[in-house]
Amino acid sequence: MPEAPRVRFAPSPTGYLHVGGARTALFNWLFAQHTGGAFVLRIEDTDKARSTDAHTKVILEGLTWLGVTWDEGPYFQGAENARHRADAERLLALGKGYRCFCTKEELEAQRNSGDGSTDSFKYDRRCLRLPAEEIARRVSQGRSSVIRFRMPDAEIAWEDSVHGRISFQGTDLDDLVILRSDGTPIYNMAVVSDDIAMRITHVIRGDDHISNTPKQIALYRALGAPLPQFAHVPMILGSDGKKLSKRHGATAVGDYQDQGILPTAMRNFLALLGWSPGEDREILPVDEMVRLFSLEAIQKKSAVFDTAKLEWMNGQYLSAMPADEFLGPVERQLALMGVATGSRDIRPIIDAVKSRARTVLQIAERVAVRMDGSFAVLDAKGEALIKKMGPAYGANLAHAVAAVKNLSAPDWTAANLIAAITAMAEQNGLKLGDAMQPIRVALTGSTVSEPVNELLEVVGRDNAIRRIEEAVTSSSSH
RNA sequence: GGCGCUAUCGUCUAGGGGACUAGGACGGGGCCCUCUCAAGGCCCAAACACGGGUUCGAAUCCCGUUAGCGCUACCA
Repeated sequence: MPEAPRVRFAPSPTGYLHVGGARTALFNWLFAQHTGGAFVLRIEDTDKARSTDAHTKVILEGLTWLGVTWDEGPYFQGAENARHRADAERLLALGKGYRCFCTKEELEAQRNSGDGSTDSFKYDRRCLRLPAEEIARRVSQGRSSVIRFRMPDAEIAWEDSVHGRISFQGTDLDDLVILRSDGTPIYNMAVVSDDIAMRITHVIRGDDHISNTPKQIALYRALGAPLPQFAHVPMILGSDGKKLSKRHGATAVGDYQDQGILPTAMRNFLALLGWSPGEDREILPVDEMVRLFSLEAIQKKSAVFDTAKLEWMNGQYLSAMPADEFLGPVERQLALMGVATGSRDIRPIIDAVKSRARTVLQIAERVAVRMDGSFAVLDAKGEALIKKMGPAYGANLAHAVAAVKNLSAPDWTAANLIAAITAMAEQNGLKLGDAMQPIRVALTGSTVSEPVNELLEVVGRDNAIRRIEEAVTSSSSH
C-alpha cells in the first residue's frame, strides 16, 4: 500500500490571490480530500524584492474564504536557504554541476553573438571545460561564480496525469544556473529541494510549468530522489482569450468577495473551470466534488473565465440558501452603506429580495431601499411608467393608500394586502397592474420587485403609507 | 527562431471507433406562468479548426497544416 499522497500549493506572495492560483489550490485540495492525502502550503518568497507579508496575508485569507484548508504550513521557502544551497553544492560535489564564472555581461555578449536572433541561446559550457587548477585559482582570487547544473543529453519524459506522456530532449535544454553568486537558489532548484524535503508525491500546478518540468526531473534524478506524479492544469483566460490580467477587471478572489459572490459559488464555479464530473451537473455540493474529483478528468485546454456564469451560479446558491446563512455579509454591507438596522430582523426582507438577486451586494442594496426610501432611485422604466400613466399615477396611488390604511399594523400581511388592493382595483375599475405598478415605483423607483403585496409587508405599514403619500404629493406638484 | 502544450456551439463542457439527427449548462431569442421581475416549465438558433490517412465505419486513432498559448533569465 503506497503512502497517502502529499500535495502542495506554492504561491509567491508578490500579488493577490488570483483566480488561476485559487483554482490550482482548489484542485490540489480536492485531490487531497479525495485521496485522504495531505495538503501543504508553501509560500515561495525567495523573490525578496517583490514579496510582502501583506500579500501573504491576503493569499491565506483568500484560501480560507474559499474553504481551501491546509494540513501543514505555511512554510516559507526563504527560510530554507541553507538546504537549497546544500543541495546545489551536493550536485557540484557529485560532478553534476559546475562553477561558472561568466558575468552577466559576458553572457549577454554570447547571446547576441549568434547569427541574429534566429538561434536560441544555449550556454556553451565554456566554464565546464575549465581545468580544476584554474577553477581553484579563480575561487581563491574571490571571483564570483554561480553553480550551473549539467543537463544530461538523454530524453526526459513523464506521464502527466492530465496530458499523458510529455517528452523533451535533454539536448534542447540549457545548463541552468541553480545557485546564484550570492548563494541563493534559483526557482527550479528551490522547488525541487523543497518538494523532496516535504515528500511531495503529486505536483499539481499550472501548465505554464510544463517547460520547467524536464529541468526539475533532471534535478530530482541527479539528487537521487524519486519523482512525484506531475499534473499540469490548464490556464484561465480572460473573455478575449488572453491570459487573465487586470485589464479584464476583477481577477483576485478578494474582488469577487467584495462584489458579493459567495465562497461556495466561487468554489463550485472554479471547480468546473477545466474539470468536469462527467455528468450533466452544474451545482455541485463540496462533498460531491470531493467524491467525484480526479486528475484524469481535468481538461487539457485552457478555459475562459465567464463572469456571467459565475453570477448565475451565485444566484442559484443565493436563492437556495436560507437568509440566516448570509445575514452577516448583508449586514456588513449595509453598515458600509450607512444603513442602520437597529434591532430589526432583516431576514424577511432578505427572503423577499434574494431570488431576484445575483450577488449579496444587490441584496444589500435592495434591503436598504425597503428600509429607507432615500435609497430608492427612480430608474428609466420607473420614470417611463409615471409619464405614461400621467395623472392616473397619483390618483391610483391615492386610492391604494386609502384602501390599505384600513389595515392595522397586525393585519398588515401579504394576504390581507393583496385582498385590499384587489378590492380597490375592482371598485375603481382598474386593471390590477395599474393599481400595483405605481406602488412598486413609488416604493422602489423601479418597475421590478417581488410581488407588490409582499413588498408592502416588508416595507412595513407606517413606512409604506408615508412613502406612498409622499409620492402622491410630489406627483400632484408637477 | 527553437522546444513544448492545446484545438467540440459566443463561453464552460459531455463524448474516447458504430448508441451522434453531436447531449447538458451559461448567455441570446420565443412561449407558458404572472400585477412587474426573478425563479420554474417548454421551445428555438448555435460547434467537432483545416487537409490527408487508418478503418466496413472517425468528433473519437495517426500524420501534416493553421491558429492560440507557455517556456527559452544569476524572475517565480
